[in-house]
Amino acid sequence: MSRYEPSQIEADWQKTWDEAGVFTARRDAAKPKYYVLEMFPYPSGRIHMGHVRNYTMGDVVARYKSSCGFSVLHPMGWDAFGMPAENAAMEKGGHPQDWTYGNIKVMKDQMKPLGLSIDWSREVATCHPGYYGQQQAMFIDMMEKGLVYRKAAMVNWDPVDMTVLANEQVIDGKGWRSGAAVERRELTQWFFKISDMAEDLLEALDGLKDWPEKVRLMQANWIGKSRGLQFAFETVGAPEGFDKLEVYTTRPDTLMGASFAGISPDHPMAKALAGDPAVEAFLALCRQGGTTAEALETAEKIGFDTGIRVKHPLDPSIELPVWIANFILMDYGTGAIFGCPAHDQRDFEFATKYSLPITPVFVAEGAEDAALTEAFTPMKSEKVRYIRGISGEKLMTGDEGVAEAIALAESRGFGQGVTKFRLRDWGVSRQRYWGCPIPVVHCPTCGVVPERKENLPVELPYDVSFDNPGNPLERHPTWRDCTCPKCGAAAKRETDTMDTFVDSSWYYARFTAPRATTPTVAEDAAYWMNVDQYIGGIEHAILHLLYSRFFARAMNETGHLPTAAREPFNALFTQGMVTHEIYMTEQPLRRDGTSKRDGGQTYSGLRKVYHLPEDVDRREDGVYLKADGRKVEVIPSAKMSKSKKNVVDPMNIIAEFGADTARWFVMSDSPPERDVEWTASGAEAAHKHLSRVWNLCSRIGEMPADHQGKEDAALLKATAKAIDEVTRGIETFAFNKAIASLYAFTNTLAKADASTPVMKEAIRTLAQLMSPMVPHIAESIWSYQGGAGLCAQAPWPKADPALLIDDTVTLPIQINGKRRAEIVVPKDMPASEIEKLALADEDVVKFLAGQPVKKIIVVPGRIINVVA
RNA sequence: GGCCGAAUAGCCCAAUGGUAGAGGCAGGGGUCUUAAACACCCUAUAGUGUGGGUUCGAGUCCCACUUCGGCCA
Repeated sequence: MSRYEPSQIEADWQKTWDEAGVFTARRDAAKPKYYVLEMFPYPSGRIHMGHVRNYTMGDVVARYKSSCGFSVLHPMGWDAFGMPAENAAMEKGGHPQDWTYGNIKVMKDQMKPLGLSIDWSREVATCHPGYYGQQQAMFIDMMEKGLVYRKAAMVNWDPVDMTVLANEQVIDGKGWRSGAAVERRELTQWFFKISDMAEDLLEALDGLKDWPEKVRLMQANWIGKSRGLQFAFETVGAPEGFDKLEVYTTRPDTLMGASFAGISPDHPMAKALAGDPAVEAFLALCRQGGTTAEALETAEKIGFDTGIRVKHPLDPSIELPVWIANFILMDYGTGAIFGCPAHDQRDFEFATKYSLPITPVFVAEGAEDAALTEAFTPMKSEKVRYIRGISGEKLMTGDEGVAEAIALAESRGFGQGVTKFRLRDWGVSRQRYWGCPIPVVHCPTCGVVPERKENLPVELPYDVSFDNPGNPLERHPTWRDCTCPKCGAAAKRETDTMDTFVDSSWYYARFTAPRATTPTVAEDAAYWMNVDQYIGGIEHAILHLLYSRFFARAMNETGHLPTAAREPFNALFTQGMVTHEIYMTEQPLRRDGTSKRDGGQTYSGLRKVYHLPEDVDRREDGVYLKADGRKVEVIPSAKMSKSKKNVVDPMNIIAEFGADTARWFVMSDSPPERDVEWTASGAEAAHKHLSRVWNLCSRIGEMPADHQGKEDAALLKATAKAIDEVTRGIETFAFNKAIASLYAFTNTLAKADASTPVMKEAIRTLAQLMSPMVPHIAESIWSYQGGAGLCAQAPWPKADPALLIDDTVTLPIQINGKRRAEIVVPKDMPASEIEKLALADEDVVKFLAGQPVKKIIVVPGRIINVVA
């Protein structure tokens, strides 16, 4: 066996696997199936270490399950629509489609050398008409089932570029290109009725036993079920048709602390008042700023007193002013609230600003009624003393207070208890080009009509220009022109495209039949679904996973997925990030020659300069720049990012050490759910280890066939132990522990004096156990040591249970909890015998020094504790 | 502010309530070498963030606190 040359063997084995079609997924009724999926990448341009870690984890599982006799589906695709492609087109010219397909080619070429066991014949790209056409078909099916609707909603409007902006394009309230202050504007948009399924999406979380608790919790909080009271204020002096004002509150127990009523600027009553120039001016002011919750939250709270009054439901003699307030959202609850400044921080700030009364309803247990400097907002589960409760003075929890208030409102008939969800319907309209066109037609006579399925896909036109802002689909000379699918008259296409989260909400289902002329094929979906193991980043814990869960349900209701697949991911694993140290120097800001007003001094600030890991040298006393030897400040590890330059290009690592080294490193040390720090020394260590295994394989290969060793039994035991530990490590996603066992087994094997056949058997087993992590070197060792067929297709080794149990055990003896002695006993010696032996032990007798033994605890196979 | 998670040797990390060390990095010593690098062999080091509690026995369970990270406001 020659030297370890990864570049040589890796390319060769990849070719061999390819030609043998080892990773092609096949429906096989005789085998159990296993579907392992990693979150598919956005084709940004190049792969990074995070991809390597994510896909290696999936690959370990896929290869392991395949060895265990499963028919494995392990596909890969591209989340290929989205704004970066359009931004690139606007900034550098070119076309989003060319940019995207170019990136896909580069990234695929970079992924191939990793040796992943991916069935590339199932590759999909969401920007391909073959994919998004089926998505359009499902959209139409969902329209028929009432899961899709249109309504007016707010968008970020750039008044200079005259275009809609995505939330990410609003930076500090300004348009990212024009720099103009962003306004909120109402536009009719498409929505998925995810709120209809809120209850189901929440309750089904309990069944997701193999999901991280953390993710289930985040989803539950996002769905945000709450019990509250909905009631109507009687209004005084309101415009025609507004004699009632419906409000919703989760704290009806604080009703006696109400000091005003507030309505959203988008509330119908606010709009009805807009004839008044003062109101109109205020509403215009509210429209400034973006639509994100964060933007609304951080914006200064402003209000306008309408002069309208409402009567307090519990005491009609009290009249409260009605204010229009910018912090009230139209799409939560009824768009109207009652303000209780004493127990809501936003209301408190608002009341302070506009000098409205602040009346506490309850105080902390044992506290007195005193003026507040901020809102008092204890947990609802906490007991408080009500001083102005609806039933007078009382000590009880907030939850009890709320229940009491709802009961009272219902018995008096002025309101009713209502369950509401924080989860709002999913707005999917995007006024952009590079997305899946919404397949509907606007007909002057028939209105909004879905496109006929035989006319799908509604393809994106290629000849568009990005010279002007806005949606190129609107400006295209002919694309919008069509005929009404219903009446045949001239009509116009919808120009909105779908949110890219739609594309990624069903790709897992498409992989089961990626070339079908329907979204899915019943038999394939029935065989392959669900995804048995889904792996991806925690950053998708909420939106992507929630939307996917919704979509699986919607696809079930439209007949595209079986009922068993309504919850599409059986097990979820969220992996940590790959991090790296940051290297920084500080340099004086360049002088620009101009002097400052204050005395002609030039600005003497420092500017931070970051350096790539390959541009620095690590010496004993620190880190220095290779170029000029200056000392570099080392900032603790953080997620690899281009702006901090703490990135290591996987391609460089593969070129230097090979893919197996990169794979081995990202799986070792840190538990997979935690971040792993990439270090140059760690990567070298991984490579050295693989070389050692290679050399060990050579040595064993050159052993004389008739060599007789003395440690055959011990090596057989060690082999069984390694099989057991590695198997359990992989099964439980403890890849770091599996790798630690492999290090230990390698060390044992290297030192073992065993007979040639036993040594050969051991190294073949080592190769197999390593193969999920480092498949190429494993394959080389397997073939060199005469393994049958391909290592990738060999059945997973089984440990002989008899070899896992030792004949004798060493039991430590504790006296009063401190370890004092140990004895060696046969493994099945009864406890009573062990007790006798322990008490007779020389050291024990010495330590007891004649004290009487009060109690003796024998934990079989573990420990003996003598209490004196 | 609320919720969740983490804290073990210089560093990354192991340890079903039962001998704190499996493994890796760095460090020290040695073999090989004219010498060094490589390779190989051997190896020191912590009592588990702090303070309480439960237990025969706590890194592990409970309570409080500190620091760091994540999510939500």
